[in-house]
Amino acid sequence: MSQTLKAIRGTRDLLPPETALWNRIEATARDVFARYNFGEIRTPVFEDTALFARGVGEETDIVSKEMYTWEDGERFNEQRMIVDWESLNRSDDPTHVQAGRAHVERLSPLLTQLNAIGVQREVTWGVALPGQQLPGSAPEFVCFRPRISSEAISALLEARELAKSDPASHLRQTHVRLRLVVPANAADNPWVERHDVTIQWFEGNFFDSAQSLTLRPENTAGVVRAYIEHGLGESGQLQKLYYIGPQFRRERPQKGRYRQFSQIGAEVIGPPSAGSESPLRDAEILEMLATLLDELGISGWTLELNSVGSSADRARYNDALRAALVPVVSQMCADCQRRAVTNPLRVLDCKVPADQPIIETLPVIADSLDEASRVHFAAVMAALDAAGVPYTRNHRLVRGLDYYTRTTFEFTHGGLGAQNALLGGGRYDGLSEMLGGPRAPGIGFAMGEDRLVLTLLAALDQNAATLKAEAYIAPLDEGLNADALVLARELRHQGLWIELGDGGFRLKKSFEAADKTARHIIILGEDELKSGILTVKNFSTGIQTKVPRAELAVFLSTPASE
RNA sequence: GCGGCUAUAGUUCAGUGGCAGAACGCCUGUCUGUGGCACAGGAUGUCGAGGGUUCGAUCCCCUCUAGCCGCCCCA
Repeated sequence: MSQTLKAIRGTRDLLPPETALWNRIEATARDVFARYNFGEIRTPVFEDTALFARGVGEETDIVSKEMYTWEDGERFNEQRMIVDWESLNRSDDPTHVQAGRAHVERLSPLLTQLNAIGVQREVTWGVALPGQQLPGSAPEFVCFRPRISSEAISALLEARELAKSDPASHLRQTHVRLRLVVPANAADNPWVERHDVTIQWFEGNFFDSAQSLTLRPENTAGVVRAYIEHGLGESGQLQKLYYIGPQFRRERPQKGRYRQFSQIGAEVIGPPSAGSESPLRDAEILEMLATLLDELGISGWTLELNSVGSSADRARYNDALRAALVPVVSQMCADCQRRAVTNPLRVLDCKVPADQPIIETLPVIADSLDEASRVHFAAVMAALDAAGVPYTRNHRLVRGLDYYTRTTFEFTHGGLGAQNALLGGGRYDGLSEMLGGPRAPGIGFAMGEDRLVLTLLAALDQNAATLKAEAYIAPLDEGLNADALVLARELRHQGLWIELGDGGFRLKKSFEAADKTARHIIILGEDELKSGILTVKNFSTGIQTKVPRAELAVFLSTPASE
């Protein structure tokens, strides 16, 4: 069991019958998008890391700690191996992982130092190769030489030589990992903070990278990149694009939150002359989303709406907020005190009940909007009112990504726990320019498909099991198997959904299997084969009928037969 | 990344420091071309992985891994 491979953390398999629900959701989304004249775009699942750093924002959590990034096209570089081993020496806080690169020749002094502080007994280390395992650690590494110092160094040097001499070797990806396990009772050990175990990783990389690549953590940046790259703005037309596909973020998994997750999203983007900046576009998207959720069968959604204005507005608001927080922040929770310094906007998200009255007294961003943003937002709301799309203004709705401007929104649904947002989005008037493209205002959203499925499953509760084949063909003897296949072929060519049994089964077993997977059972014995009159039994009515072979397809697909 | 809870049959879960349990599901028979019901029988597990304590560990201790919940943040 310990040897079997499993889906890695935060990823999962989607199996029938749940996949049917996924397909239904996607089909409904495609149908709605088509009616609103959106076309599908498929962008690569990985892009240049710089795209996300610039587009999503260097300072966001997504970019700073949640991306799957790797160095592509690495080359061996001896110089680069000599880096930063000193960071271990000046470690003030031993509980933090030391992210550094080790020169292989320096591992020996490192070990000496570790011996000096009394951890030699527990040091395990070695060269790790992709696809192999270091005991009790990251699954992709193996420990060649546990608990042996000089031999481990030899192994490292050997691996380095191999990598140099064979550029195609998988050793090109060799990393050195050193794992230190400090005994729990080493109270006076400077590496131990608690009476517990501290683990430190020391990682070295033999290679220079030609390019840094990242699995997409969201799709808007990729869509805008494609818009720029293909000069879609040159058409002068508004681009209305939707996508459905996997995204990747390295977060702690929870229900409705996975490391590979699927988003359904859409973007409206184009030159201002095409009307891309019009509040009508905002309203159209929101009205479309209301339609989509309704058609998906989501009831009880809430649309929360806000405007964060231009980036200048937001900066002004940030200052106002910071100023307003100064006199009151000391009465707030610890998180808020931290946020007040690092990211005042996040104070608005605080869920601590005691803080709510204070938050209510803080300035709202609506008061910091310039005239243009104010007019824009009013027009969006007027259009929604006219269309009868219900919404609530939420002054605290401030989206996390850097590129949002003006309209921001979120559709939420109860019953998702802490992950109550079904979808979120907003306007990003400056994103194209941030990525070096032409001026191309846009607005878009992304819907968490995994959460949508959860919501729908909770609503459906059962009954996804109505998906059954039209008929199950039960040959009565193994000698009739070939004839059964011929019959199945006939019916399937006529468009029927057919399951094929096996003549090796006893009839009782055929019935049991058939009842689980199909609405009818067709019995194929010698008599039926000779006469061309088949025995068909309907499971819901229990009625058994003799049907001529030529009429089978009609009989099976006629509702009256049920 | 932090904190809490959890991990036992295909599934949902009981349970005990001394040979591993139930329900459902699965298989077989009663029933040689008629299921759903009933009855009788049967199979299934490295008790998540590794180490420790012990004469003996699925149970106690440590570590790792994974899931769930909360935080951070977000879809």
